[in-house]
Amino acid sequence: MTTAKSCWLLKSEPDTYSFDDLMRDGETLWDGVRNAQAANNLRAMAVGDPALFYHSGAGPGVVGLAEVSAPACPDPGDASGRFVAIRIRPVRRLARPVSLADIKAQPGLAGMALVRQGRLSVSPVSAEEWALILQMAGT
DNA sequence: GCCAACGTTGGC
DNA sequence: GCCAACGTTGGC
Repeated sequence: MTTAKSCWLLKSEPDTYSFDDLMRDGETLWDGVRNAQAANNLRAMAVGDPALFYHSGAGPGVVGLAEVSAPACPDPGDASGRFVAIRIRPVRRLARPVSLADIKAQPGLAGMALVRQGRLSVSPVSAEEWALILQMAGT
């Protein structure tokens, strides 16, 4: 029996770590998450799960696709032991970025965790939402 | 720069 | 255990 992969959305301030940085690095440790709900989402990720790479800040939106390359491990920067990190690698840049405004204007995406919980930095994306966003990106 | 949302901290 | 104060995130 095959299990469908879960899809995710990862937020980053491009000034801190951009999709270009990920393309350049080839792989990175996704650490520094300090929110219990986001950490739970990280724990639920499996190697090979696809993720939308989202830039927050000015001109917020989804800019690229990434993929989980290593499962959750303790965040090396966290002394409390409560938080975890994963590894991701870049897949490709989107043909056209999908802005937050585009997402909000799309009725089919009104239920996205990104929209409903603006501050959550690691969130699940349904298969339907994933397909819609790729379509909007002119994939 | 402002503000809303929301998590965390600390007094009680 | 409640709640006010405060800090942070992130959109605009």
